[in-house]
Amino acid sequence: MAVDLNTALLMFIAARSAENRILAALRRAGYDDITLAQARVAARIGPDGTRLTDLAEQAQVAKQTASFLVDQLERAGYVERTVDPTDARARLVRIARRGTEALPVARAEEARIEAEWTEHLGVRRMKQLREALTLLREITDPYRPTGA
Amino acid sequence: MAVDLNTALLMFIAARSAENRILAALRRAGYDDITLAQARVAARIGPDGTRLTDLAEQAQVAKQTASFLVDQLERAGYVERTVDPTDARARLVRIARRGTEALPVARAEEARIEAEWTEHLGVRRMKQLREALTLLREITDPYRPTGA
DNA sequence: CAATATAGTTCGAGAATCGGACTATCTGCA
DNA sequence: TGCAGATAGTCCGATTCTCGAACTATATTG
Repeated sequence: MAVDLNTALLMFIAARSAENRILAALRRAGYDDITLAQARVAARIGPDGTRLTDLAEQAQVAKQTASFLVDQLERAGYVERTVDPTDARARLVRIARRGTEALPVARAEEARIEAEWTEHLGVRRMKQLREALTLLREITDPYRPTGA
Repeated sequence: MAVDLNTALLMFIAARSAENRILAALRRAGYDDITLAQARVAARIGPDGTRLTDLAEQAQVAKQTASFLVDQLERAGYVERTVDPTDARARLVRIARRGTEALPVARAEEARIEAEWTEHLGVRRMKQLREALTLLREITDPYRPTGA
């Protein structure tokens, strides 16, 4: 109902705009078999692979949901499951061939968005924005890797 | 895969944290029959009621989805559909009894979140943050009511 | 080595989402 | 005025997303 929007909603609007644009860019480039939910999980995969449980935690979905989405991504060739040498129970989800190909497209759109935002806000304000958001992460990101 | 997170993702993290907290506060207060998707739609209802199409647009879901969610909200007593005196095709979705009761709970949690954020960032940075986000809305919010 | 915890999966159900087609109403223009 | 096209909303059907619960396999801890 708010006329003057709260800060979180303002963030949501901008974040979703970016999300939509990246997804649209992927689709334009032919990666049209990926969904938003899948992309949200895929975006959390680290360069050396990430455990399913960690993906679920970071994407804030249940393990089963993450598993389901990784299934889709795997079938489409974006990711693969590999063994985790440090724990036989665990498996590492890694970016596979098709994911590697799609990545630059997403990255490029990301860069374009950041550039446009910087253009609109000015370098100084953009820097302040990132600074504030990064600081805010300390109290809003339950996952936030501590150093490591 | 990003190690250094992009701006949009930083926003997403903070925004979702707020969303989760507000929903949790509602549940604690006994409003445990509302879902996230429903709340996102409900949060867009203006003081004088809002058309379904507008809700759909703002929440970025299809009309059918908005309709479906409003159905749930209506059945639970949070909102009601009333006629739009200016257009017989349209109906205004308004906050109903239960919605009116729940609203202060959500608002209070919202205020608490903003206060905590301000505490963490400092007044100055928080103000800069809101300023940047508001400005950003000009290029990221396709809906953005122009003045009116 | 037994007890407990953790990683991941499977099963089943419910929630959310959309494309397409449809009715009712409104608007613009000949 | 009256009709063609746009718009508000709904219904139907299919797909995707989501989670709770229960389960297997491996790790950890005392």
